[in-house]
Amino acid sequence: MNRTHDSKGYWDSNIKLLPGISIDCAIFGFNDSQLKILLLKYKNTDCFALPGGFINEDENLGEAAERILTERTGLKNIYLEQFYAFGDKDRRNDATHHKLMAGNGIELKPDHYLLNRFVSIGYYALIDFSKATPTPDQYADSCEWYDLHSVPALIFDHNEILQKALYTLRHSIDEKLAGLNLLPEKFTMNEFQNLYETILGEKLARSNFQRKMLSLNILKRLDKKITGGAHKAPYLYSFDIK
Amino acid sequence: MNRTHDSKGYWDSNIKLLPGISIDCAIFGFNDSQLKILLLKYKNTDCFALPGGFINEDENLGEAAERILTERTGLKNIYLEQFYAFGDKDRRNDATHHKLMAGNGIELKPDHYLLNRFVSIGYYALIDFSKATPTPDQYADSCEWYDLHSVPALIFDHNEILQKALYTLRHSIDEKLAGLNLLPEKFTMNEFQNLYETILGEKLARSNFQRKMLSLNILKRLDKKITGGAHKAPYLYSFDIK
DNA sequence: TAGTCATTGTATCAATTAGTTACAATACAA
DNA sequence: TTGTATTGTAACTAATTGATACAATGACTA
Repeated sequence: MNRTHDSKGYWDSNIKLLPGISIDCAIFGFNDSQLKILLLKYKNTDCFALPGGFINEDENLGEAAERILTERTGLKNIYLEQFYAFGDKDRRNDATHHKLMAGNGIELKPDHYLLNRFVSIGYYALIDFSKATPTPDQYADSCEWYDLHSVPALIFDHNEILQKALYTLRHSIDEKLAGLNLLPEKFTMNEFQNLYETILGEKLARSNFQRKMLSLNILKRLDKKITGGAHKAPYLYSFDIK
Repeated sequence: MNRTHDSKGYWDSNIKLLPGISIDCAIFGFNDSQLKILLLKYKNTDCFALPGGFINEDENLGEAAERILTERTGLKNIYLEQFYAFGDKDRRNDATHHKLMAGNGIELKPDHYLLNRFVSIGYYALIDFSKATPTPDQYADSCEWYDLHSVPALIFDHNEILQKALYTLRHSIDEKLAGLNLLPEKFTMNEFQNLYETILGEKLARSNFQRKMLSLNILKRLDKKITGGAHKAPYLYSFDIK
């Protein structure tokens, strides 16, 4: 299947899209004590946005979210979780749409599909940004990770969507068992703690973190780390979940 | 504003509805150790459903939810909370729609608005069912409370929507401070505990519940209850929240 | 090669929270 | 007046969390 739409005639093609419903994805990336968010920058504009798109007539919402993420960023097999529907009547505006498409050489007619009111369903995910290299689609000239502490102004209500996604991520970190796919096969307790601290945006007491995690019986302790950084070599752990 | 739509010509009128998006409300009712759910029964059918409806072009999602609840059940000023968007492509079916409308003497043409695919945004609320008397709209011949333990089969995916709403309600009981509008002005600790037990569907230890609630500093203790049930008269409490 | 020192694993103690049991006070029923 | 079920609270225990201490480690340096 094509990663991007075949031509600029896409919007007028006979692929049927659900009217008035869109999906926006907040993809968080973790690595090395950094938490980032994946943003598209639309071609020939200064407009940043969460990767989003529209739903085909013959796919479920969740399927659409996966496809949209792949089409717009190249990322595949990412587990997405729905978190909220954004439906304020003035959450989008025509001027921005014209700007976005003009940058791509497309002029929108007044009755264009895009210019209708849309309710957007938000999905989020958390992945290792060092293992995933996103690539922009035909509408964007970049698709890159941005530090959460320096997120640029986003189009429409995307900053609000991002904040709600971040809130949901932080409050579901335990039950979602962050780390399963974010840490290397074998990792140290320190790396594990870094992950938590980075997501939560706060320091945790080392001793208590270790005790807590070991008490959950989700970790298998391996042999000592041989390769030396400075100082005492820590144990390596891997996940051990029934 | 009219509580119900003016005529059967509504669907063809010039009131503009958002295409493909609906709202369904799971209204939980509490009183006297009972937890119920509000259901509509469509006229001249055996079809039960959560009260739901469609969104006007000029209203926000949340506003639409409020209006829809009022139009379909007569209930006003209910605080609604969004909880999930249901978007499986086959979640509805044409046969049921024809049955629902036939019961109201309406024949749906094949291209009717209702027969399109819809994504439904779920909202829930929890109120005192003894203080709220719902009334059916023109499409329903009853709008009544059903015990959660004996919910009939509902149309489409409404049973699934109800289950997800119940799950959300139970997991947000503490932060939502259940009881604010569910208990009388003055209430006993026992009544308060009953509320919790009924919502959670499990027994709680009396002593611990009392200690926990008093430690939250949200209750003001009043004088003794004079009117006697049997045995020791309990204190009365009221909420005291800054 | 011995000493330094930051990091790691774990123990300890205090503080908080939760679960269990007990009991005196109450107020109606008989 | 006595019996009894309920209520408010205390007492005790167990479990969880927070804070601090310390010995073990192992690369580094001097």
